[in-house]
Amino acid sequence: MALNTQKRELDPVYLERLQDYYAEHKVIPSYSVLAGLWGLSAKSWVSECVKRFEEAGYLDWTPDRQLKPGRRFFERRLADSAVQAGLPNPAISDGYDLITIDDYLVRVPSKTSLVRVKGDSMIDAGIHEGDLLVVEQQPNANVGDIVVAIVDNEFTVKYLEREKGAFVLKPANKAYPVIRPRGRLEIFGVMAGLVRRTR
Amino acid sequence: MALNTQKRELDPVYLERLQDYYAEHKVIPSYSVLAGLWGLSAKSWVSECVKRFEEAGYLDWTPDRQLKPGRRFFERRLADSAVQAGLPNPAISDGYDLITIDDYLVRVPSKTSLVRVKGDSMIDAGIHEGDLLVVEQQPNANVGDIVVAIVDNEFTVKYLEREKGAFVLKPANKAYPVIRPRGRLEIFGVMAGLVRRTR
DNA sequence: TTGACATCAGAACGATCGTTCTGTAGCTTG
DNA sequence: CAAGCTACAGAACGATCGTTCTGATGTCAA
Repeated sequence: MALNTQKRELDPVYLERLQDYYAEHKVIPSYSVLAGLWGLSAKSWVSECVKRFEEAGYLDWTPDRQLKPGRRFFERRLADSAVQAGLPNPAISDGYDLITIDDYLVRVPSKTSLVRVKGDSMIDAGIHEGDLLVVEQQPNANVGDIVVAIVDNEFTVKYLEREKGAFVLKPANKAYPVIRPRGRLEIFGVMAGLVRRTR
Repeated sequence: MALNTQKRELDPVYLERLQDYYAEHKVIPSYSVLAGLWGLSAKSWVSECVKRFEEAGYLDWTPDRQLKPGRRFFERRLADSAVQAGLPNPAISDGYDLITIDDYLVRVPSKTSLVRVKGDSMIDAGIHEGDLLVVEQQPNANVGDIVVAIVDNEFTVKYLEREKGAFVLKPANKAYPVIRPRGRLEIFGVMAGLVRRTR
C-alpha cells in the first residue's frame, strides 16, 4: 500500500502508544513493558524498533545509557499559518519541534514561580487580570524588564525603569501612577512568560 | 538549627536537583545515578530518600514498579499577592496552591493544538504577535468565542460574531476590517488559552 | 521456485537494577 | 556517659535489565 521511500518503516501506532504511556506516567518504560505495550513478545524486536525510533529522533539516551524521549518526542504540531489540507500527520511532519508548554516556559524549575495578576495596571503590555505570570526568581533585573517587585508587602508587576539615578516601577496603563519606592527596591523576580486560560 | 517538626526531613536541594535533571532528560534516573546527583555513595540511603519523596507525593511508581514523577513533582508555587517574609520553602510549605501549567491549559491533549499568532489584529484582546494560542480543535463555536478559523487557506484568530444571520469574524483592533466569509465558515478550533514567552 | 529481506519469537548471558542487611560516626537527650 | 536516633557507607543478593544470537514465518521480486 504505502510506498517504501525509506528502507525501514516505523509504525506510528507504536509511537502513539508510547507517547500515551509517557503522558500518563512521565517515564519511558522498560523493554519488557514496551513489548506488552506494543503487543510483541520478543525483547529483541523491541530493541530493533527502539533503534529505529532513536534514529528518527523520537528516542534518545541519557549519558548513563537510560532510554529517554528524543528531540522529536514531544512534537506537538505547531500549526503554522499555512494550512495544508486536513490534519497533518505527526509521524511524517518535517521540521519543527515544539515541546511541552511547561518546557517552553520554564527553564529552571527550582527558580520558577507563578504569580496571579491582580488589576489592570499592565494592560497595555497585554497582561490581564487573572493571568498567570511565569516568574524567574532573582534579586535583580535590567532596566526595561517586567519585574515582580515586593511593595508594601504585596507583589506588584511593573516595568523596571530608571529615573534620575533611582529605580522606579512603571505601569503599562496611564491611569496608574509611577511607583517611586523609598529606600531599597525589593525584586522578587523577572517575568519570563505568561499563561492565560480562557475557558 | 531547624526545628524538627516532622520526624523526618527531606532535603529540598535533593528535589531541586532531581527536578532539574528531569527537566534536562525527561526521565527519572536510576538509584546509582541519583546517588551521584545527590553526592551520596550508598544506594541504601538513596532508597531511603526515595521512600520519603514517595510518601510526600513527589515520586511514584508505575504499575511495573518503575520510578516515576509523583503528583506534586511538577507543581510550581503559585505565589499569591500577600507575601510572607522571605522565600517560601517548597518542601515544608503548607496551604499552597500549586499547579502544573500543562494541566492548567490543556484539558483534552489529543484535541489541543498550538497556533502561533501573526499580526496584531487581536491586540485589544491582549493577544500579541508571537504568542502561542492554545486551541481546542472543534468544528463549531459560540458567538463571542475567540476562534481560529481557516480563511483563504490560512489560520486567522478572531472573535466569532453574528451579523444579519451570518457569522462574521471580528478583530480586536479597529485598524482591521471585519471578515465576512462568503460561503461556509471553516472553524479550526476555539481558543482555550494563551502562552507567551518573554525571555 | 528461489533467494532476499523484513518481521517477529525464544532463549542465553553478563550487566545493572533496587532491596536489604550490617556497621559506623555524629548528635541529642536524659 | 550511656542510650537512642539520624545520616550515611559498603557489601551481598536475587531480580530484572538490555543485548545478542538462532530460527521460524511471511512477503515480494526475479
